[in-house]
Amino acid sequence: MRFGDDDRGRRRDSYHHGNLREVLVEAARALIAERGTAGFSFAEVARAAGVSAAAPYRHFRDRNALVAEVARLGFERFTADLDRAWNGGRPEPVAALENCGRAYLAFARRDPAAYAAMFETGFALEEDAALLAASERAFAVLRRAADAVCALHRGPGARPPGLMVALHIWAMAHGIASLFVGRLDAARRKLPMAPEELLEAGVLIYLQSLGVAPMQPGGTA
Amino acid sequence: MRFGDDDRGRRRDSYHHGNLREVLVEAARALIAERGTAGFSFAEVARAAGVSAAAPYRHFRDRNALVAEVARLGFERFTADLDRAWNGGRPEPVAALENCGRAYLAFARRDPAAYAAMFETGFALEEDAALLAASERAFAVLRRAADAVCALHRGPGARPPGLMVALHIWAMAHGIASLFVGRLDAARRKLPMAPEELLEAGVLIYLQSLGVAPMQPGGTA
DNA sequence: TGTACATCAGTGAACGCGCGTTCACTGATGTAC
DNA sequence: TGTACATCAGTGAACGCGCGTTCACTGATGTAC
Repeated sequence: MRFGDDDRGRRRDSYHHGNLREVLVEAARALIAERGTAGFSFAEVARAAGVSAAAPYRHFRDRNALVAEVARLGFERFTADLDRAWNGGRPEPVAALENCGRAYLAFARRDPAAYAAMFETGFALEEDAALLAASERAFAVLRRAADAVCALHRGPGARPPGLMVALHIWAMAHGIASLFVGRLDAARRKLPMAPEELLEAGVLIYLQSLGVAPMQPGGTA
Repeated sequence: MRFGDDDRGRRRDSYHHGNLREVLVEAARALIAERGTAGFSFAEVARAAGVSAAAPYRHFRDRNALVAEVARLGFERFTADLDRAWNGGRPEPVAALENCGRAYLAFARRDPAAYAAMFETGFALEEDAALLAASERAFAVLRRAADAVCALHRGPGARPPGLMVALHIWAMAHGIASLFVGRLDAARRKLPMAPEELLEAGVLIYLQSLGVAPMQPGGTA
């Protein structure tokens, strides 16, 4: 590695790095993807960023704070993905909710490092207000979707509570993601069908029982 | 700590430990419960077991092998718990399946260290035949239960496939356990109801849609 | 536009520490006869 | 029952290493005037 280049060969154009914070987060993501949330040291992240071992202290209190930042940024992107998938419930709430399910699994697949940082580290959400808020924004998307879907309720029985429905769907999505879409594909359990199909089927079966089903053009199913 | 005693104050009655292997596994469980699957060193386990740092090498190749053993033993107990809860489907399959759900969450609550070792470590199940087999035995209990419940199917439509039902229920149970019954209760997300109730409701809603419901004495629901 | 100065974000050397691992060893146990 | 011997499961000293963290420092940048 030439002095003045970082680990990706980009020129470090000055003594000051300019965007070291972002580079550190990125390096941490790569290391988490490779070895898990606990599989590397603070010094190693610095090395990967092409910077001295002392430099990260200017940006993060310790390794944990760095991982928490990976998680926080993960929640931001996650929220955006879910929101885009939900798309205001268009064209139709149940279909849009299924899109959220696909987005959920897609996120776990595309960014397993962030997913692990968000859900598989032991640290308490409560201790990091920004992280907690970010995770709540993500859940809020699901909650809103569940409410809209519940509003489709027809037939006998009371309208199902949106919070409960959101929690059930979140749990199923998270269960499938963490059992079958893990960090290394090869390291995960075998499935007779794609995780996406499994989740879609599960959600449909569940919603059907609540008296909610996809609206057909001109029908209440 | 007196020489000759281990960390629990039990007398080491000879130069040879006698059951060091078990003691190491137990110490690892305690450390995992306290700090997570990655939060301690091999040397620390030895110290906790009251033994020199070299001693564990007589029993485990490395730290990973020790954690894998915690997981394997966890699966054994988990399987036994699920089997006891299922109780051959008595008195009634749906109720017995709900008991399995409660047993699932109870396990995660009572033995969070084993649960973390079983489900939250990155290592590949495929690399450890004994561990893989143990995890398959656990799933087999759920699979058997799902098959029995599916056999209750009445009404229109085809009988639901047992494998799919088992996977859905496993995913929901695992999702709820890992989101809401985590390692430290205080460190987990708030819930408006007990995880057990949430899971029970979810499973009932799901099964209802499949044309399966608890058999009443003398009725088909 | 030029200069002085405060602030920021890096460096690199230094430290003590605990870890993983190896090794020759030794005390205890089990077995053959 | 007693003795010799092989095997087993520990010890503890040693090693090199990388880590976390601190520190005085320095080069670059931004701002006041």
